[in-house]
Amino acid sequence: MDCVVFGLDDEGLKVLLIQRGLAPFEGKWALPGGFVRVNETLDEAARRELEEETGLRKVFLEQLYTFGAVDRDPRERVVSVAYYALVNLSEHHVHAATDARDAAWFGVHDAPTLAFDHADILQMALERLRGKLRYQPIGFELLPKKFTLSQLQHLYELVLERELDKRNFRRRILEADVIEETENYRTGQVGPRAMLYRYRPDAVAEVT
Amino acid sequence: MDCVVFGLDDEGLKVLLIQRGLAPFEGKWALPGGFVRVNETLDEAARRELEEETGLRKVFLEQLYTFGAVDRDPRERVVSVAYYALVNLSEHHVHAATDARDAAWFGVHDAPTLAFDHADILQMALERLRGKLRYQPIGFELLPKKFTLSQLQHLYELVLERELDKRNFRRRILEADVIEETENYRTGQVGPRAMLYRYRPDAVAEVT
DNA sequence: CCAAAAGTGTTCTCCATACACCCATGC
DNA sequence: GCATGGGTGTATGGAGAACACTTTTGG
Repeated sequence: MDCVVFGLDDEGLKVLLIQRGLAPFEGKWALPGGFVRVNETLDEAARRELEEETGLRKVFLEQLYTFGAVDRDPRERVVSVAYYALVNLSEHHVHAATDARDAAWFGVHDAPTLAFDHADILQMALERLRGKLRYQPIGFELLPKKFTLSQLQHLYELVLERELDKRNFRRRILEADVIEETENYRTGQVGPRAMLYRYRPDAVAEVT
Repeated sequence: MDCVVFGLDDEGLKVLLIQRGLAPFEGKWALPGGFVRVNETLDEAARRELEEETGLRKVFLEQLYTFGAVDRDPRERVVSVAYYALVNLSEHHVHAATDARDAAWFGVHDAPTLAFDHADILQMALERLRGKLRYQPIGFELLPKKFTLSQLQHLYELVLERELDKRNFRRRILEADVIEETENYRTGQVGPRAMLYRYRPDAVAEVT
C-alpha cells in the first residue's frame, strides 16, 4: 500500500515523501507506504500509515488505483494499492517524520526522482485530484477550517493549473451551497477584511 | 482478481457469472476470477481470465477498484483487484464455459445472490459504466462492428436506465465525431433501412 | 393498408465565460 | 497616499433539453 499525501502551504501544493533508509533505492525518495496487515482493511492500512507518518487522523482519503507491474519492485513481486490523501498543513503542525527516516514536503512539480513506480502513482494522483475538482467541490481538507474565498480560489488554481475568474468562481462555489459564512473575518493583511467561510459537513450528501 | 464481464443481447445488458463447484459458496454464482500469477501484470491476469472464460481476446478492459475487506473470503485473507470488461455477444458466439464449471449470462438486475462481496463489485461496475457513458463515448465494444444509431441509443438507454431523445442523441453522437458512416444499411426489419455506422478507432486519442 | 422504425430542425433555457470598478485597510 | 486585495453585476455564446411529423418498408 502506498499513499500520496497532498498538503498546501504558502509555497503551493506539496506532497509528502520519505527518504528510504534501506535497499532497494536506498537514499531515494519515495511515497510513504507499507504492508497491509492481515486483519485490517485496505482503507484501514492507508489510514494507519498516514497517521504514523503525519500524526493526522481525520483526513480525506480515497483509493486511487492498484499498480501491478511485474518488476515494479526489484526484490520480488509486489502489488501496491495506492491511496491519496488531503491534509491540512496550516493548522496542525505536521511532524513529517515519526520514525528515523527522513521525511519532507516537496512541491508536486519539484519532486526528486522517485523510487519504484512512484512517479507514475504521483502523476495519477494529481490527475485524479484535478478530475474531481472539476465537477465536485473537494479540497477544503487542504485548507484551514475557516478560510477565505480567495484562499479557496488560490487552491483551485494551483491544482487545475490555470487562472480562474474571481466573480465566476465565487458565484459557482456559493451557489453549490457547500460552504457557509462564519462570523469572522481574516485581517492583518493589507487591504479590506475578508469574510471567512467554513465547509458545511452536512453538504456532502447533497453533492454525491 | 475478479472480473465483471458485460455483454449485450436482445434481452438487455448481461453479466457473465460462474457457478462455483467448490466450497466456500459451493453452488452459488460468482464473478469469474482467479489468482494473479507471479510473472504477469494485473491487466494481463484479467485479460487471461477473460479469455479463458469467454474465448475473447480484444475487448475493452479496465481496472475498477480493489476490494480488501478482511472477511470477504471466509477461508483466509484475500484482496481482490476487480476489473470490468465489455464484450460483443452478437458476433462471436461466446462459449460461456471453458472448463467444467457452469457459466451463464444474467440480466444485470436479475442476477442471483452472489458469493463473497461480488454483489458490491457488480454494483460498482454498473455505476462506473454509467458514469463513463455520461461524459465520454464508450460502449461500442458491446455492439457489432457495424451498428445503427438506434442500436447505440438503445444501449445507452439500457445502461443509463432512462429514455433519451432521439434527435438530441443523434446530434450529440455525430458531433462527437467518434463514429462514421459505412456504406451499408441494416434491412430486414419492418420500416425504412437504417444506416450502419462504425466506431472510428483513431478517435480514441481525440476523446481522451 | 397498417404497424414499426428511420430520419430530420428549431426554440428555449440555463450554465459557463468574459469583463471593470470601487472600497477598505496596512504600511 | 498608495499598494494590496475584497467584493460586486451584466451581457453574450454555447450546450443540452423539449418537442412532432414525414417517409420507408415488411407483413
